[in-house]
Formats: sequence, structure tokens, C-alpha cells
Amino acid sequence: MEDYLASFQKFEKTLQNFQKGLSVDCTIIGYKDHKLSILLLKWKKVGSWCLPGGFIFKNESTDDAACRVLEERTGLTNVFLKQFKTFGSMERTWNASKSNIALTDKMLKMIPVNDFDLVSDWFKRRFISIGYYALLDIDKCETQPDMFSEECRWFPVDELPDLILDHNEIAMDALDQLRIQANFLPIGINLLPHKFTMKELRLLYEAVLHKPLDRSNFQRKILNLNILIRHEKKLTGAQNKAPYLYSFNRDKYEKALTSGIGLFSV
Amino acid sequence: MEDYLASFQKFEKTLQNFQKGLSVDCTIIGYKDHKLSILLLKWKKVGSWCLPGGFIFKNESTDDAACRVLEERTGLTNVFLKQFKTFGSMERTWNASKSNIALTDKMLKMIPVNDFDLVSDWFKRRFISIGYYALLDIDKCETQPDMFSEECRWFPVDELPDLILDHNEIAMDALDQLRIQANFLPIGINLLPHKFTMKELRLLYEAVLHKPLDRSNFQRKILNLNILIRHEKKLTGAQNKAPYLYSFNRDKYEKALTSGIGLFSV
DNA sequence: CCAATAGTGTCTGTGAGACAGTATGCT
DNA sequence: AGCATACTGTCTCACAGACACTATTGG
Repeated sequence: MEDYLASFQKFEKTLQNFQKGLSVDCTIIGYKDHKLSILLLKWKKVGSWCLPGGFIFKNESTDDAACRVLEERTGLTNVFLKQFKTFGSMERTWNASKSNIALTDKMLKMIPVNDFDLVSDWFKRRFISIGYYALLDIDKCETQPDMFSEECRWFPVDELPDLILDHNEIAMDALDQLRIQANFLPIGINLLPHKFTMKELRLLYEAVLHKPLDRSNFQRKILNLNILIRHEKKLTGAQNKAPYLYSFNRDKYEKALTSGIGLFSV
Repeated sequence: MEDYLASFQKFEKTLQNFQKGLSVDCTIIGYKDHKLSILLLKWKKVGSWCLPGGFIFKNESTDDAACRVLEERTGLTNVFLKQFKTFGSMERTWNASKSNIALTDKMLKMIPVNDFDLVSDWFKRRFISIGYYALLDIDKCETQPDMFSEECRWFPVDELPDLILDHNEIAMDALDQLRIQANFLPIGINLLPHKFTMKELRLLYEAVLHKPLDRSNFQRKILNLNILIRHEKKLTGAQNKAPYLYSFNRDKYEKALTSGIGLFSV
């Protein structure tokens, strides 16, 4: 409880260093067991779920702010993180709807600050939020809630709860963007073990694109990209032919990241 | 000169109604004579060229702010206008480079304000800018400079001068986005006369995509989209077969706008 | 007649998608 | 041998791109 009070009082002092009325929201998409999940935070006392986000220091680039949020929540750096859209409608204000008003009231009540008016004024502005999305390996994360939240949890993309404000819309937009991106850029280098089977790679693509892919056609297309190196076979103990192991040719992978590839039609 | 002073003093008074440190920049792409141009403004006294932009009222959505800027500069509403990227690096500050410092000094000197510190503080912040692009018919525009600029002029896309800050980068990003969009969404309904020939439509696409398209293949692809209605022939007086006139089937055009189409590969 | 440009048809190569056939590891 | 799954090959269809051919207008 000491920490609780201390962290808010520290936050209150740093408010003036942030850019007013502006925030970043990160749709952090995690991959595990051939499924995609999104990292959500549960607000202290209020109980509502929301996307991880943060404010932008006056002397910080928006990309750095998004990286900072991502690192604070997951411990990870150097993962795929991309700005995709900025949300700036007037419905993003505390008094745009009854539920927003109730939410803001609850939240302000729970914050133990010295200067209530200062903090209240801060949160009652319309917030314009720059949306980013990330794609990463859940097993590599050490997730941590922020000072406003009591819990963070991964939710499968098709089981998201109701989120505050327009965060459901933001998350869906992020998923759409990821799916479009997956058709032009290779994915997987940070999501799979160093050596992996073609089936593991296909399951990743199926999870991201949210549709089944033909096994043999997938293999042909991916191999034609020339970004894979084939290694020895992997004996699994199952009574079937052993699959080959592959790894990414990092050089060619990087090149494909900049020049783009064509993969699967919509 | 009265207006000049008055407009700045009015601006100074309304500063507090704007969201600090945030702006919209519009890459207004105009079509005329089978060529694309971009509308630029020339700053008073300073002489540098820049993209049209504006600040965002605290009680205004970012989309509305972009619409407002577009209408103030061109007189047009209801044209294709799309948010495409938000620019928020630290290089977007008055003191990020020598040229920026010189620019800001010049600009501040030319502004006849009462409270110099207020205005100086306003402009010396890092500005995060939400980028929009529009595509419209130059002949339908009545362009007007804003209070900071003495002139506005259309520049062919391949003859842009050096612009302030990162505006060259913004404009190039906007063109890239337009070209990508043109492959998924139909264009032309506000850029061509009601009835037009296939050649006029093709020249529009060639201007946007910045490459020649095969005459007969273009015709086949466009007709297969089923968004055109064929009308009578157009006798031009030239000694050749008269081309048919076409118009857009507005219903199907709108549907294609939402569902998307596939057109020309990169 | 010819010149110029519009409209239509044809050929080829590529690639996606469906699916059959072959190979291999284990019981 | 038989099963399960991996790998490879083939077929078809669609379409993009190149280009040839026909149609029409006016000199």
C-alpha cells in the first residue's frame, strides 16, 4: 500500500512532463499454442479492462513512448511494433457517454492525490491516442501491470471482454492491420524457436490470418520465398515420416521485411 | 495590413482553445491535365514552403480538423480525405536543427503579437502531427493561403521544393499511401466529368500509379469490375473511331469502396 | 484510299488452389 | 504389413501482360 500511494504521488509530480491530451495505446498481440491473444490491464478499483497505454513525455518521440510502454508491460524490446492509426474522435472524452462519466468518476476517486483538480483536469480532457500494435511470443514475456492496474492477463482474440472507451475498436483495427501486414511481410522470426518445422510455421500463419491454409501449397509458397534454410530431420517418435527442421535465413528475411513479399489472398 | 494584424491577434486569443503540441497536416493531391500536383503554402516573410496544416480545437475531432483545413484551403468538402500516419519524432522541434532554429526565429519575428512569450512557447514545442491526404480535382478548387502564408500554389509531385521540417517526407508517404490505396479502391468519381472516356480514366490511373498501363488490359480489368455504365459514342472530330463515353454506377462504386477491388500489381 | 485511335480477341506465363501420389518412421 | 503424417507432383482455372487484329471516323 505504501507503493500504491507513492507511485501515484510520483505520477502526479511528473504530470507536467507529459504532453497533455495525448497518449499511446498498444495492442500487444501474443502468440502461444497456435493462438493469438491480446494483453489487457484491469484497472484498480474500477475493474474495467483496457489496452496497455501511456503518456508521451514532452521530450520523447511517439515511437519511443510506445516502445517504453511495451517494455514496461512485457520486458521485451526489439520486437515487431508498428504505428497503425491515430484515434481522435470526440467520443474519447470522459463526458461523451454515461459510462465514460461513471468510469472517470470512479477512477478519479480511487487516485490518492494531493492536488485533485490538477489530476482531474488532466483526465477529463479528450485524449487523442496513437495506436500501435506488437506481435510477440507470450512465453518470452514477463508481464507487469502499470500503476493504474491491478492485473494484466492475456485474452484470446475472440474472447475479449468489453473494454473502456473505444479500445475494442482499436484492438480490432490492430488485428486487421496485422493480417494485412502478414501478407506483405514475413513473420515468425521472434515467435518460433530457432529451428522449427513447416507445420509450426503454418500454424503461426493460420493463427495470424485466422483461416486454414492448404498444407502443400503453403510449403511451396514459403519455400519459393527463399528465406528458409533446411536442416536435418526431426525424429519425433511418432509413427510417421519425420519432418525437416527449418530456420530463417536472417539476411534474406530482413530483405523481405523491407522489400515485401506476396503471400495469401484475402 | 489591418487584416494582417487583426488576424494574428485573433489567433493569439484562440490559442488557448487549441490542443497544445498537436496539429494536422494535409497532403492535398490535385489532379489536372493527367498530372498530380500537391498544394503548398509559402510562409509570409520566411519564404519557406510547407504543407497546409492547422491546429486542433480541444472540442474537435482530428478528422473534423483535417476537413476544416481542407475546406479552408480549397473550398471543397466531401472529397476523399484519409488519415494515414502520425509523425511524432523529436526532430519535429524548433531546436532539432540549425535550419529549424533559424526558421522558428524568423517566423516568431514576423508575428505581430501582444504576448510574445505565449506565442513563442506555443511554437517552440515539439509538434506531433497527424497526417492526412486528399485527392481532388484542381479545377474545382478555390485555393486560399492561411494567415501564416502569403501564397498557395500547386507543385507537380516530382517538382516539390524543399519543405520545412519533415514535410517532404510526409508528402512522399502520402503519395505512397495513395498509390497503395488506388489498387484496392476505385478512384475517379470526383476527379472526372460525369461522362468520360476510357482513355481519360486510364490517364488518371497512370497519373496516380505513376506508370504506363496497357490500353487493352486496362479496359478489360476496369470493365470486369462492373462499376461502369457505357453510354453513346463521343464524336471528337478526330479522324479515328469515336470512343464510348462511360459513367460510374454510383451504387456499385460505393460498394467497391467498402469491399475493395484488386487492380494493378506493383 | 490512308491515318489515327478505339475496341476486341488471342496467346503465353505465372501462380493459386485442389488433390493425388510417394516417402518415411514407427508399431 | 499397416498406419499416420510429411513431402512432392500434377491438374485446372484465373488472370496479368504482351500484342495482334478489327472497327470506325475523318481527311
